[in-house]
Amino acid sequence: MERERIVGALEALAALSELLGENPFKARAYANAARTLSKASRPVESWGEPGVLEALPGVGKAIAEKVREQIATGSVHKLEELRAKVPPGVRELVGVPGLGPKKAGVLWRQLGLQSAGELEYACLENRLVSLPGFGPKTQAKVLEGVRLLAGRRGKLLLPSALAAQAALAARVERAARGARWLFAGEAARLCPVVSGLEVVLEAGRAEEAAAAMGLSRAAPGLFVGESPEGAPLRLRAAAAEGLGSAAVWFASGEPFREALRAELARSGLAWTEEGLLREGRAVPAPSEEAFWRAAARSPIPPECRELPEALEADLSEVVAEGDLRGAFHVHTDWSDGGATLEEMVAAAEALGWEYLGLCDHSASAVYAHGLDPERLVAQRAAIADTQARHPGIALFAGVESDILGGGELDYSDELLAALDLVVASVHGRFGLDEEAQTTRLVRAVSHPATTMLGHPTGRLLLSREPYAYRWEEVEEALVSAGAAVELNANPHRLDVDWTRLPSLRRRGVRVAVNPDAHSVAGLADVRYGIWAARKGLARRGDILNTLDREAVGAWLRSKKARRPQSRDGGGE
DNA sequence: GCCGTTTTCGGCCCGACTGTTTTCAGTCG
Repeated sequence: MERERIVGALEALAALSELLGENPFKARAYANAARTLSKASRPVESWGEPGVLEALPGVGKAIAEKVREQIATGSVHKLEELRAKVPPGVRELVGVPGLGPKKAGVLWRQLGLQSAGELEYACLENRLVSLPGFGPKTQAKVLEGVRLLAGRRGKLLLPSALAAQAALAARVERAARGARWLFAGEAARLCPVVSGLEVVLEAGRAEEAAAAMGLSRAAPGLFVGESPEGAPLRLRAAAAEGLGSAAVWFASGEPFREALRAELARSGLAWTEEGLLREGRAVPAPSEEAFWRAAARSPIPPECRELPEALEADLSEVVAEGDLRGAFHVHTDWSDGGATLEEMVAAAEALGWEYLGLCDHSASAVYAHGLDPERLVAQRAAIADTQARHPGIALFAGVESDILGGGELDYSDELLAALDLVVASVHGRFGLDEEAQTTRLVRAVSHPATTMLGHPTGRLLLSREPYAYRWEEVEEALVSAGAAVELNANPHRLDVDWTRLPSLRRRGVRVAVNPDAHSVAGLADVRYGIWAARKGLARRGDILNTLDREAVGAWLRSKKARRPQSRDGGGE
C-alpha cells in the first residue's frame, strides 16, 4: 500500500506538471521515477536508507527527497502546491480517453471546463470545434470518451475492491455492535470488476447499523451509500435465521442462482432472497454452512457460483491456488521489467515454483526496450548462466513476440525455433477492422513457433475495450495449431475472460495462467488468474502450468516439434 | 528532474496513428 501511495504521488506530480505546462521533461522524469519505483525489487522499508533510492535509474536527489518526505510525513509539499493550482474536477479531464494533458489544459484554460460533466455539455453545445487543435472528430471522440468514463464511475478493479472490502469490514463490525453479518456481491465472488460492495446483516440491528454508517434507506430492508473509494455500498437486512441463505443468494451470479433455485424447488425447497421454505415453513439457515446442509450439498465457494454447471461439476477438480507449479510470461530488466533475471528466478524459486518462462518484449516493442535479435541471443546465454546457478528450477527461454500488422511474428523462423516458448501478443494496431484483425490473429496463432496467444482480447479493464475480431475463428486456429491461450493474470487484464473457459475446455485448448510480471511482486498476481479460472470452472488438467516440470517441458517440446498443419498461415 | 567513457550542459524511448493542418502536434502503446 505504501508503495502504491508513493507511486501515485509521483504520477500525480507528472500529470499536474504537464497540465500546468511545466517543462515536459520534468513531468517525464516524475513519470519515469514512478515506473521505476512501481517495479523496483528493493522493499519499500529500505527506501529510507541513504542512497538506496538514488541508486535506482531515473531517481535523483530531488525525487528521492520527495519520496522520503512522503514516507516521513505522508505527503509531498510540492504536490500539494501543484494541486492547489488545479481544481479537482480538471484532473479527471486528463482521464478522458483521447484527452491528454495538453488538450485537457486547453479545455480548462480556454473554456473554463472543470469536470467531465461540464465537458460533456460543452461537446453537446458544439463548443470544442472552434478551439485550436480541435475539430469535429476530436469533439465526437471526446464525447464518446466522457460517456465511457461515466460508465466506469463507481467501479473498482478486484484488488482495490478487496482493499475497500477489508476497510469496510472494520466499519461494519463497529456499526453492527455484535450483530452477525456477511459479505455478498461481486467482491465476495471475486469478480474482475466490482460495481458495488455488499453486506447482509441481521435485520434486528440493520436500521441502527445503517444509520451509524451513514447509509440511507432505499427500499424495505435495503440501505445504500458510497464507500470512501467511490463504489456504491449496499447493506441488506436479513432475518437472523436466514442470514446464511441471504448471503448465498446475494453472493451468487444470476445463472447459477437460478439453476440452484430450480434444483432446490425440485426437492421441495422454495428459495428466495427472503430465505428457505419447505411446505410454507421456514427452514433455518443462519450461516452459509447451514444453508448448504439444508440444501443437501457440499458448500460451493462464492467465486465458483457463476455457471449453472457448477452444480454438476466435481469441485475438487477445479484448479486452486496451490496447484500452480510454475508460470510463463515473466519480464526482466532486459526489456521493461523492474527486476533482474536473477531476482525474478530467485523469487519464483522462493514461491516454490518448479519452472519459469522468461518472455521479455520483442524488437518491435521499442517503448518497452524490446530485444533485437542480438540481445535475444545474449539473453538466452544469460538464462543458461542463471540456470546453472539455480538447478532447483527449470528456466524456459522465451520471448513475448509482438504480432505485427499482418500477423507475422517479430523474428526470423530460425531464431524463433531456437526458443523454448513464444508468447505471441498484440501491442499495437488495435484499430484494424474485424476482418483484418481476425486474419492477423489466426495467422499469428497458426505460426508453428507460437506456443500461446498472449492477452487475447487486448482489453484493459475499465480503460480499454477489446479489439474487434471474430473469436470463434481464432479459437478454431488455436485448436488446429495445438497452441495454448494465456489467461493473463494481471488484474487490469484477466484476459482471456473466464466466460471463454468452458468452450476452450470442450475443445481441448490448454490455458496458461500467466503473471505477465514486470516485478518480483507481480509474480503473486497469478492468484487473480486462478480466481478467474475458478469462475470458469477450469479443471487442473485444463491449466498448462499445473503440470510438473518434466511434463511441461515435454509439452513445450511437443508443441515445437509439431508439423505445421496443411493450411495457409504457417508464417512467411 | 535525470543523466553522462561522446557530455556537468543539453539532450531526454521511438514510431504509428489521427485529426488537424497545409507541415505538425498530441496521444498512445
